[in-house]
Parts: sequence; C-alpha cells; structure tokens
Amino acid sequence: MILKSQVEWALHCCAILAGLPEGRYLSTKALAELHGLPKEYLSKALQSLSQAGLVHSTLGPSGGYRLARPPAELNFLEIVEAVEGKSRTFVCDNIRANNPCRPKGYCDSSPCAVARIMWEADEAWRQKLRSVTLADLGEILSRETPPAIWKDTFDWVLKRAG
Amino acid sequence: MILKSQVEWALHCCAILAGLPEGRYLSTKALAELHGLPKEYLSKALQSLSQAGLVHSTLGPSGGYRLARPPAELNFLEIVEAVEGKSRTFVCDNIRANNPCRPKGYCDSSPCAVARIMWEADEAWRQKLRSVTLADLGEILSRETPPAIWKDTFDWVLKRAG
DNA sequence: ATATTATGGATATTAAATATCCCTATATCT
DNA sequence: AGATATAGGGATATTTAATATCCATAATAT
Ligand code: SF4
Ligand code: SF4
Repeated sequence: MILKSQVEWALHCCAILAGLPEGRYLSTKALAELHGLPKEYLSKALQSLSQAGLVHSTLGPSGGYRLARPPAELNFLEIVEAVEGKSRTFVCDNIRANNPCRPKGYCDSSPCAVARIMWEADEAWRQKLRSVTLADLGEILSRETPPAIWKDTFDWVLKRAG
Repeated sequence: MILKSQVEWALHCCAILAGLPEGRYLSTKALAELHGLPKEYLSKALQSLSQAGLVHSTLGPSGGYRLARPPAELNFLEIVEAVEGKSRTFVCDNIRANNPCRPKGYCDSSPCAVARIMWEADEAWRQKLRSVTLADLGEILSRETPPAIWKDTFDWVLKRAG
C-alpha cells in the first residue's frame, strides 16, 4: 500500500506555489523542469488540484497555476486527497456475510468492529495531515534550506512566473 | 492506496483463532470455508502470519494454526504489517534533488519536511493500530454479535478444530 | 495571426494485487 | 507400513491499478 508518486509531486508543487507573489502564475512546464518530472504526467496531478479547487489556473502564454487560497488555509490532507482520492485505505468486503452459521438474508445493521477499528486508524492519519498547513511547511523549509539555494530557487521561479 | 484484501482476511482469521481453546488448531480449509475465501490464496496470508511469528502451525491431519500468543498480547498493527509489509505509505523519490538551483553533488543531510510530515501521519496510523489488541476486538465482537450466531460459529469452529 | 498554455480523452506501458497449480515434507490415523 | 490431510513454498497465470505519453481543443497573451 503505497501512495502515488503524484502525491509527492503535488505537495512539492504546492510548496513552490505558496512562495509565489500574489497574482503570479507558474506553468506546468516550469514546475516539471524544477522537479525533474515528466511534464505530461505531472499535468494530470495539477489538474486534480485544479478540479479540487485548491489551485486556480489561467490559459495562454504566461498562464499556469497559483494557489486558490492563502497557504495558511490549505492543509496537507486536501492536497493528498485531491490526487489520491478520498476513499479509505481499508475496504470491507464483508466476508463475515459468508459465514455459513448466519441465517440466510441476515443483514448486519452496522459495519463490524474490524472495519471500524481500521477506519479509526485511517482517521488518525487524516487528522495528522489536516493539522499541517502549507504555511507550516513553508516555515520549516525556509528554516532548513540553505539560504543560497532558497534564494536561487526563488529567483529561478520568479523568472518563469507569468 | 488500498490495503490488500488479505489484511481483512488475516484480521478475521485471527479473531477466530483468538476464540480457539488452548492447544487446538484450525486449518486453512476451515478458515477459508468459514469466510467464503479462496483456500489457496488465503493460505498465503496465513503463511505470512506464521513467518511473522504471530501464529503457530502444525502439519498433518488435525493440523492448522493457532495464535502464538494470548490475544491480549497481539495487536492489529502486527497483523496488518505481517501481510501488508512494514514499509511506509509515503515513499520519497527525492525529487528536490533534481532542482537545477542546487549545486551539483549537494547532498541533503536529512529527509525533507514533506517526507517527515507524511511519515508522522503514517506513525499516527500505526500508533492507533498498535493500541488495539485481539482481546479488545473479541470483547467488542462478543458484545455486538447476536448470541445465537456467536454460539453457532463457535460450535462450527470447534467441530473442525484439530 | 501566432505562440503558449490548461484541459480532457485515448491509449500504451509497467508494476502490483489476486488467484491457481503443483510439489515436498510432516504429522495423524488405521 | 500405508493412506490421508496438512503447511510451506515455488512457479505461473490473470486481473487491476499506477505510470506515462500522445493528441485534439479552447482560451489567452503578445
Ligand atoms: S467483519 Fe467487518 S471487516 Fe470483516 S468482513 Fe465483516 S464488515 Fe468487513
Ligand atoms: S523534498 Fe522531501 S518529499 Fe520532496 S523529494 Fe525531497 S525528500 Fe522527497
């Protein structure tokens, strides 16, 4: 059970977009080049973000993406779910229904304990992701990234931002 | 990102084994029949449990599996990891290393913030699963399952236990 | 007008999950 | 001793999901 690589891509792209000045856009091409990713495929991830309403897009030359909201109001869970989907990691195939000791047509009113416990674990995972915003990430990154690289990257991005 | 169906199978099988009297064994055949599962494939899941040391097996007629430890000392995480593996759900492909603004040969000393945050969420998931034992599950199931079904299933299992 | 971009559909490629089959060693029963 | 039932493990097929590319279209800036 491994998350799609698009999750990592989306998170990094959002981290970059979070540093973009108000009103500027950054294209798929620039984001793909910056991260060394296949442009066409990365495009699908960005489209997922767009469909989820997390980023805003614009067409034409100097077009691209920007965040739809301030970084402090965009959390990890939203980004992860946008590309990975909202479905739970544990799917219940209801195998207990096959138990030959159960009367025919017997219908369990509620999901069984196994499923509920697994879903609670899922929820703990979600809760952690919900608690971290892009603003939090930006604060950590700016603290940990060597200033020279940080500045070079910022300049590189600005030069290509529409 | 969805867990293997073998996870559900393993959890249910362990729940049944937890109700088995001391020293008795239950075969793959019986467990497959009880849950309506493909015997050969379920066998792989049970072998994973065996390799992880969670269950003990014995050969020959009247052979099968029993828990290697008391239900109170066997938690969900151990069972899930036995069949699903211990690897984290977020794999870091280190795409930031492709950043053209980074000096050639520059090596990040530690995993970046994105990966660390995702791994913390994984750990929250694990911690929840670690906190629930088979004894906890048995207590819930015995409370929620209609007594008639509970007893029929117990009898059905005992009749087939070696 | 021309160039550049996001979007979405179609399709190919690769990897993983699911499932079955068969052989071997071991234990139980008669 | 011999027949039978079992776990274990290797090989392999089948199905599904992830990864990746390609192309046509509409919108936008210069
Ligand atoms: S007991 Fe729970 S987890 Fe198991 S099959 Fe039924 S609903 Fe699914
Ligand atoms: S920044 Fe973190 S998550 Fe992103 S590529 Fe680097 S290590 Fe992986």
